[in-house]
Amino acid sequence: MNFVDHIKTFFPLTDEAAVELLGKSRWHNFPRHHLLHREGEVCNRLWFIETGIVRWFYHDEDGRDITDSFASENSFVTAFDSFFQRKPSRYFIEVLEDSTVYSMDYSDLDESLYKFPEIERVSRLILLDILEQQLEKNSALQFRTAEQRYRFVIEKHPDLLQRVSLGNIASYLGITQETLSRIRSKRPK
Amino acid sequence: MNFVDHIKTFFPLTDEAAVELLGKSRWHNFPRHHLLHREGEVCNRLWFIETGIVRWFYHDEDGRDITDSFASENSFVTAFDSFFQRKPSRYFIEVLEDSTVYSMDYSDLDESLYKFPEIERVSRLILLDILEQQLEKNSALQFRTAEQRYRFVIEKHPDLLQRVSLGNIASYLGITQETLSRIRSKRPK
DNA sequence: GGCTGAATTTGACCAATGTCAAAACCGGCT
DNA sequence: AGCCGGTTTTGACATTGGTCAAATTCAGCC
Repeated sequence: MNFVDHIKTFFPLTDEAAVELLGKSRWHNFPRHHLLHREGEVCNRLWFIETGIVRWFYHDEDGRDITDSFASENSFVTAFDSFFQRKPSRYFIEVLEDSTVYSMDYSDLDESLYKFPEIERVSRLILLDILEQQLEKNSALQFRTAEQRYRFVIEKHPDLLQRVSLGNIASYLGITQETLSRIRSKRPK
Repeated sequence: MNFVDHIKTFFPLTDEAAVELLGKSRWHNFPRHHLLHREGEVCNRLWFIETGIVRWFYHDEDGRDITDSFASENSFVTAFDSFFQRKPSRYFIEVLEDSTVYSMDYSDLDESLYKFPEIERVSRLILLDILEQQLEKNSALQFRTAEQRYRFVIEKHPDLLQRVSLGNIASYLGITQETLSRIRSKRPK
């Protein structure tokens, strides 16, 4: 599904706006391990994942690679700490499977936001959705044991277990790979 | 400072939009401990804190009171999991000091969003700001020791230490009050 | 200026989880 | 089939931070 069709599933986009957006976007095919974005750079692209999965990660003070979150089919992806505010990002964005994505440049999107108030509105809705996921993740980690965190993944993001390495999932949950492994061996499956 | 003046510090609001927003807002004075919003209800108000400080909290499965975050002067406050999506919230919002706030009803804001694209744009900017705070908090907690978490507060939100009980801060950081107390006694101040 | 309840600190103990190192497993490639 | 690198598991051990209970401090109030 392309991103305009996806938007239409939750917002009645006019044809003019749809044409505007499609005209300014491009389609890409990226291999596993490709980096969509690097730490320290201002992110100039907004992506939409048609097929595949990506992760945001950053390097903490001790140089550890820490996964912040994942996104897959029908998600908008960018460095949210960078793209809109035009400042360097702390995040990397990595493609974890061979993926097909649409992209749009910041300047093109910015233009469209001015031309079409409805696009502004769609952006707000998308941001809200992302904010809510962050809130949910926050409460899944805060004050939770390793096992409770793991159950969060099983319940809310079971597909991750099939598609992403356990090392990445452990880091996403803020626990070590070893701890995750031990939890999994206790309650099989 | 009222919220229109605050918006003008980062966005050139037209006079028409300013009049629209002010006309639809009300001013309140709330005492310490007052609840702006309760879990389970659909949140119908957006607030703006002129003076004072509030906290979001929720009850987890074990009934513990867990602080998600704080907001003080010049912040927009609402149940972000509820207000825009019109569904019941998991959060309470509590006033922690006698506070003065502006409020606006959902239906009024919604109307204004349709009438003034620039208000839509301002909303997006505000949401971005909130999203970024959440991202920052996430990485301050994920994989961090209790002491590193405490330093996050000292560095990024030092005013909290003066204004909020240590119990609330500990819960915000995902550690127990006892642990926080021990950390503070080690490195005095 | 002591009384009361809330907030904070302290102590003893212990369970959960991290660390480091070594093994086992797995998938792709030759 | 056998090898290689990367991933996952397992083991032994150290440490952090949680729990529960009691002591202390503090603030507001009569």
